[in-house]
Amino acid sequence: MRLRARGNTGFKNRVLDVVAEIPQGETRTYRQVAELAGSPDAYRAVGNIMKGNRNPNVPCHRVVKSSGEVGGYNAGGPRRKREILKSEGVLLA
DNA sequence: CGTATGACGTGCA
DNA sequence: GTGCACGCCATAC
Repeated sequence: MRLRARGNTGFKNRVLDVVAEIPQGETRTYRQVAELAGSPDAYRAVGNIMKGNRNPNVPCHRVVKSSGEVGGYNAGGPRRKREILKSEGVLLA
């Protein structure tokens, strides 16, 4: 895996895969996820995908903004996301 | 096929 | 430190 070069619509699938590989206790910025997914400038699409994504295998709550903010969350609101991160042992800004 | 939307990022006032 | 505006990519309708 990991072949699909840019241009393939597999971006979404890639983002989910990358996020699913994020170790517990660690956080990645939308920028990093987009870059690992193959499009360092598609952080916009990343957030959009996470929003529409509902996969429990994808710890989207581990994806935060580059500013250090947790960003947003769909299942419970940003407040819930922050709580989860704290529960994982993540030091929030 | 074209338009609208977005869980972002950066810059400037 | 805060607020507003623009730009970027991909998805969904």
